[in-house]
Amino acid sequence: MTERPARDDSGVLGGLAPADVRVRFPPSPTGLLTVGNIRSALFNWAFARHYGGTLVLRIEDTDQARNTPEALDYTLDALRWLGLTWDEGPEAGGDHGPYLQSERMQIYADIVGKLMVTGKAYHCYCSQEELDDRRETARSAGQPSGYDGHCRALTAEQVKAFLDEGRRPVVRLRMPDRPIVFDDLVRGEITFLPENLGDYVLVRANGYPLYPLVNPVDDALMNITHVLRGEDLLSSTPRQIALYEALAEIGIGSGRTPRFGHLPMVMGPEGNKKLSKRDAGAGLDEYRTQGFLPEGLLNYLALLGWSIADDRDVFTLAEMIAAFDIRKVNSNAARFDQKKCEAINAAHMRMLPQDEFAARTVPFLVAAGYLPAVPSDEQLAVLRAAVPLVQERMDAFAESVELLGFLFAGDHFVIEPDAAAKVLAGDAGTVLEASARALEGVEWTTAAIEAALRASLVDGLGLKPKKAFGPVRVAVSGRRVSPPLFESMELLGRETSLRRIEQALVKVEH
RNA sequence: GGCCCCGUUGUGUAGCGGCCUAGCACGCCGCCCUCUCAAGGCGGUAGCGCGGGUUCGAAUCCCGUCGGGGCUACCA
Repeated sequence: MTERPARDDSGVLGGLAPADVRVRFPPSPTGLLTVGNIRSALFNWAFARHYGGTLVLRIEDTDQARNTPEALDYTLDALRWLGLTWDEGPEAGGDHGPYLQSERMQIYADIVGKLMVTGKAYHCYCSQEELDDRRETARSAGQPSGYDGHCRALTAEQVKAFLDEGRRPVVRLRMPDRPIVFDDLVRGEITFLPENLGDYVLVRANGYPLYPLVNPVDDALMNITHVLRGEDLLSSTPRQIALYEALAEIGIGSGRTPRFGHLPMVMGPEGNKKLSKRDAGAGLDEYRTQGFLPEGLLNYLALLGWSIADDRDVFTLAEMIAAFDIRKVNSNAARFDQKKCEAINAAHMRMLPQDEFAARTVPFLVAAGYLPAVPSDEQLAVLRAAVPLVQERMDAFAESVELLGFLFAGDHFVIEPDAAAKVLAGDAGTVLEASARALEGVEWTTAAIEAALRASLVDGLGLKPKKAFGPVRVAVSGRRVSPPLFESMELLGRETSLRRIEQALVKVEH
């Protein structure tokens, strides 16, 4: 580890001991984690680990319609796969639970009651139509279109009249009549004027608490010190700060408003819009099925808004933890680049110990039917011997099927039609015949195989190496692109190699 | 429309007033290496949105402008 100058973290910690740092990752379990979500989780995780603080996982499942138990399992599984460990939350426990918002309904109800009693919040009886009308009017007049405070001071008679009409009220927070200013850890000081901050809804007419209520309430109750989240939540920050302050005034939570840091948006690869679940490459699952390394994906994601040094972009998570500095996070939106993501992942694959690399290929070869669920020692030996041949030829582990499958294909070996058409044509028969003859009785080692084939095909037939070895490659591996040929043949064994050459010969001659 | 954020090569970034005739990585192009494909090596392509200031000096500071993005729900 290189030595780095001591840094001054007082601007970030604000008098807090590093170990007192508490951050959270609050996914809504919808059954999909996007790379944008993961980038947020990663930065929170790195921030917590850097300071030796606590990462809280809180499940924001107040929207009944969108959440299922399976989705929760999916989310936890995804985070485990990524290695983004949490210190408090589902399965981890902690003193600030429950960590599922659906289990905290009574807490929210109690707090809303207190906000009402103290006048921090009030009932609003406006109908959707009335709201829409006034919003449109304000909008077309070029005025701020937030809630206009219509029901801030209803008389008992007015309330009764609304109730008699059958109206059910929502609960709104009374926003303060002064600017809300905060010092964003990524962007610096940001100011919102009161005329742009309408009283917003905390609780629906049907009694369900909303995100703008539960998120800050839980942050306060869980003693969150730093909130690192996407820039899409930047404009809701003043409202949350107003709620924190209201809570503090009625003695709920630590009384300290957390510091905010708004991370740059991750934009989709196609357009320049916020990455959507529907964008290709947006969901974590794609990377898992392609066989990305969690540390490779995470490394790439870290680059979306942060850099470890001016001349390096491949690093380990341990290095990231040591170097992570929220103040060095860039504030401009970043576009997701699939190619670079693969390149970074490939770099991590090359750094893997050979045994681990081999082990990582197994599930893919099993799924493709090339290996049994429990591979034999012999198969594993072949696999391990093949690793040095393919480790720097893959961007993700799913490619191990194409690259290594032929070693385990046995009787199911087939030659790719396109390769057969392009390479096993013309005078390929001559080449294969000569190859078969040249290999008779040759010691079955890479060097001897190569020497024999070179002597026969290159020196003997006068062929260019590419022309000479192409047909043999296709015959033996079934593909035009393969691991190095002679090494592959040694691994495949004399018998299988020769048999495949003979079979290809038959094929060519027909 | 309103509010907020952002603006360095195609993409991600370094840069925090002179070290910048702007560095690195991915991509792309070429060459080398070479049994294919990679990896590796070498070289190339391409950028400070624009206009004003401030300053001896600006990618770096200020203002304006243009452009992009986000939010604008009784979703999260």
